[in-house]
Amino acid sequence: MAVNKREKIMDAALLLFAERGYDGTTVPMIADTAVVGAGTIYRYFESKEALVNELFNECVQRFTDSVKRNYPYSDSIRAQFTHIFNGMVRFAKEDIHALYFIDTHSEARYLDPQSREAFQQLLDFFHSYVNSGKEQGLIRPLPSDALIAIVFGAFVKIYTLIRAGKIIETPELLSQIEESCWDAVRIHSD
Amino acid sequence: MAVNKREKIMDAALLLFAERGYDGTTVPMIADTAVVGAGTIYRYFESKEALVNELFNECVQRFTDSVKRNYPYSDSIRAQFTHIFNGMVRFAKEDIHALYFIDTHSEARYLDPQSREAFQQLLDFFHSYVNSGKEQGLIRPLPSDALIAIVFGAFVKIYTLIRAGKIIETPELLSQIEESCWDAVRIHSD
Amino acid sequence: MAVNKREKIMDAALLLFAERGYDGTTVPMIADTAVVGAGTIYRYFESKEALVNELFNECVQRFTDSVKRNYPYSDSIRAQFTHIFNGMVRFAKEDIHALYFIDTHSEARYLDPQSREAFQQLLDFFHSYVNSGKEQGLIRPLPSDALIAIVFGAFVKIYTLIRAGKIIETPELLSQIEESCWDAVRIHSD
Amino acid sequence: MAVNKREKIMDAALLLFAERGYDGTTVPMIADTAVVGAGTIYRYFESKEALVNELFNECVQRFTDSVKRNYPYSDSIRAQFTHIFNGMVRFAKEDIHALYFIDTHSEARYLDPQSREAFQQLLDFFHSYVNSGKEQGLIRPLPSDALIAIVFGAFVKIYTLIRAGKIIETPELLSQIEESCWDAVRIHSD
DNA sequence: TATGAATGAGTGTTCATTCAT
DNA sequence: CATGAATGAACACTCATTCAT
Repeated sequence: MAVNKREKIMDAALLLFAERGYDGTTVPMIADTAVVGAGTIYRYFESKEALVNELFNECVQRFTDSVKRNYPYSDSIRAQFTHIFNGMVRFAKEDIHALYFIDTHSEARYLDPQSREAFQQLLDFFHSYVNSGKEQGLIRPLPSDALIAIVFGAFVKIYTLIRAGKIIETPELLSQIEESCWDAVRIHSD
Repeated sequence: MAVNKREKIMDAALLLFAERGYDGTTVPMIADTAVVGAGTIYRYFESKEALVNELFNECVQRFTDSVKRNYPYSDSIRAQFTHIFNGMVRFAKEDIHALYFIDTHSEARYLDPQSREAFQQLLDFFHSYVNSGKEQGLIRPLPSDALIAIVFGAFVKIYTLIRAGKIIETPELLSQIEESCWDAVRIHSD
Repeated sequence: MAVNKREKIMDAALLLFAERGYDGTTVPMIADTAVVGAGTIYRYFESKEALVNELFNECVQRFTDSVKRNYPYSDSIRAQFTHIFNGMVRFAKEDIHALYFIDTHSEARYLDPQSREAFQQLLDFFHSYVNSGKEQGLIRPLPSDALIAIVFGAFVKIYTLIRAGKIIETPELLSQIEESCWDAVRIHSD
Repeated sequence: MAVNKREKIMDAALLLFAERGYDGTTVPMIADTAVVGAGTIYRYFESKEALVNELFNECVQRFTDSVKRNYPYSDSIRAQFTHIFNGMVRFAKEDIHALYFIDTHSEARYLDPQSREAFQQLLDFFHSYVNSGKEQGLIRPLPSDALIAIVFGAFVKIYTLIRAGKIIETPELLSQIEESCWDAVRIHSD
C-alpha cells in the first residue's frame, strides 16, 4: 500500500470521501482507516478542507496525466477518442475510487480556486478535443459542454457499476462501451 | 411557493440536499430556507433521515410516473425511447433539483428498504425496456445495467449543466441529445 | 374519575410526577394522560411549575386534613399515634400516588414559598405531637426532626412497596407496622 | 478533589443527581461542575444514561462492601444489626450524597439490568439477615421487604436531615437511632 | 372555552481542531 | 515526529409555552 503516513492518509481519505462524501466522513474515521492518530493528519494537512483540496488536485492531475500521456496529436479524431477513453479506463483501474471521488466532488462548495482551476484545465483539454472534432465535421454540432457531459456522465456511471461489482470489466465490454460513447458524439453518415 | 408547511419543508430540503448533499445540510438550514421553526420540521417528519427518505420516495415516484404515464406499449422501441426520454425531460423541467437529488442519493447509506425498493422499481422498468429492445435486435447486446447507466449518466450530467445555466435547454438541443443517447445504445446497421 | 378538566389534569400530573418525577414528565405527557389538549393545561395553570406547586399544596393539604381530622387532643400519646398513623394510611389509600409524590418533591428547587410553608405546617403538627410525647416521657429524647424522619421514612417506603404490589396491604399488616413504628420512637420501659 | 477526569465527572454527576435528580441535571451542568468540557464526558461515558448506570453500580457496590466488610457471621443477630448499621453509617459518612442518590434512583426507568441486579444483590443480603433473625424469633414476623423498608426508609431520611444540616451527626445520636431502628424490627419480650 | 400547530431556547451528543506529552 | 485526550461550537432533536382558530 502506501509507504508513508501522508499517502496512507490520502488513500484513506479518498476511499472514505468516495464512499460517504466529504461531509459524511469525519477526521477520526480517516485517522482510523489510515491507522494513524487523529492529530497526525494535522501535521500533513492544515485542515479537513485543505486535505480534500489536495486530494482533489492530485486526483485530477493524475486523471489529466492519464488522458494526456502520449496523446496522438496527429492521429485521427477517432484514434484520439480511443486514446482518451483508454486513458480514462487506465485511471479508473489504477484507483477505483478516484474517478468517483472527482465526479462527486467537482462542484463542491469547499473546493478552492486552485482545485477548480485544475478541473477546468481537464475540461479545457476535452473542449479542445471536441472542438477539433466538430471542426472536422466528425463530432455532432452540440455545445462542447454537452458532448463532454454525455461521455463523462456515461463513463462515470459505468465505472460506478464496475466498482459496485454489478458489471464485470472485460476488454470486450470496455471496447463496446467505447463504441457506444463514440456513437453518442459522432456524426452518423447514414 | 408551497401552500402548506409540509411542502415548504420538502421543497427546502430538496433544494438543499441537491445543492449540498444530505450530510452537508443541517436541519436549521432547512428550517431557515422553509421559513419555519426548527421544531416544526419534527411535527411532519420523525427525523432528518425520515425526511430524506420520504423525499426520495416521493421524487422517485414522480420520476417513475413521468416516465410511465401513457407509455406506448405497442409502439416501436424507438418511439418508446422517445417517450421515456420525454418523460425524463418533463420530470427534470418540473423540478430542476429532483433529478440531481435522486442521482446523488440513490446509493446513500441512510436510505431505508422502501426507498431502495422504489428506486429498484424504476430500474426494473428501464430493464424491461432495454431487454425488449435487445430481443428485437435494436439495442446493443451489452448488460442492461450498463446501457441504462450510459443513458441515465449522460442525461443527469446534461441536466446538471442546464441547472447550472451552462447550457440552455431548447427543444432542438433536447432533440439532438435524445438522438445522441439513442445512438449510444442502438445497434448501428452500417 | 375526575369530573372536570382541571381535576383530570391534576390527576394525570400527580400520577406522572409520582412515577417519573417532575423533570421526567413533559407537559404533552400530562395532556395525553388527562386526555386534553396541551394548550388546555395553560388555561388552568400558569406554567408547569405553577401546576406542580398547586398539586403539591393540594396534596399536602389533604394529607394534613387526613391526619388532623377528629384529632383526639385529650387522648393518650399512644392513641394519638394510632390516630395519626390511621390518618396517613387513609390518605395513602385514597390516592396511592399522592404520598410518594409529596415525599419525592418536598425538597424540590421549584417549590414556591407557599408550598414550603404548607409542608412546614404539616411538619409543625408532627413536631408538636412529638414534643408533647417527649415531655410526657413516652417518646425518646431524640431531635424531633429525627423522630419524624424515622416514622415518615419508614411509612413512605412501606407504601412504596404496597404501590409496587410487593407487599399486600391488610389490616393485620398495617397494625403490625404501626406497632413497629411506635416501638421505634417510644421509650421502652424494659 | 478527584485526581483524574473520570473521577471528577463521576463526583460531579453524583452531587448533581443527588441534588436535582437525573432528569433535572443537564450534561453541561455536570461538565461545569466537574470543570471539564462537555465533550470530555463522552470520552469516558457512552451517554448520560451510561453514566448514571455506572455511577449507580459503583455506589451500590461500595454500599454493599461497606455493609458486608468483616461481617460477623457467627455473632448474634443484635451484633449483626449493629455491624450493618455501622456499615451504612460509614458509607453515608464517606460520601454524603451517595446514599441519597441510591435511594432516589433505585427504581428509575433508565437503570439497566446490571444496575438492577447489583441493587437486588444488596437487598438479598438484607433479606438473608432478616430471615435469619425471624427464624431465631428475634425479628418480627413481618414480610422481609417490609422490615427492610422500615429500617432503610428511616435511615435514609435521617441522613437526608444530616446532609441538609438539620440535625448534627454525633456518635450518641447515631447510637440512639440504631436503637430506635432495632426496636422497630425486633420482637419485644414485654 | 379548548385546541394543537408552531416556535426557539435548551437538551444530549458529535467532531474538527489543538496541544501537552 | 506522532499521538490521543481535551475542547466547545455546532449538530439533531425535544419541549414548555403561545396563539390563531
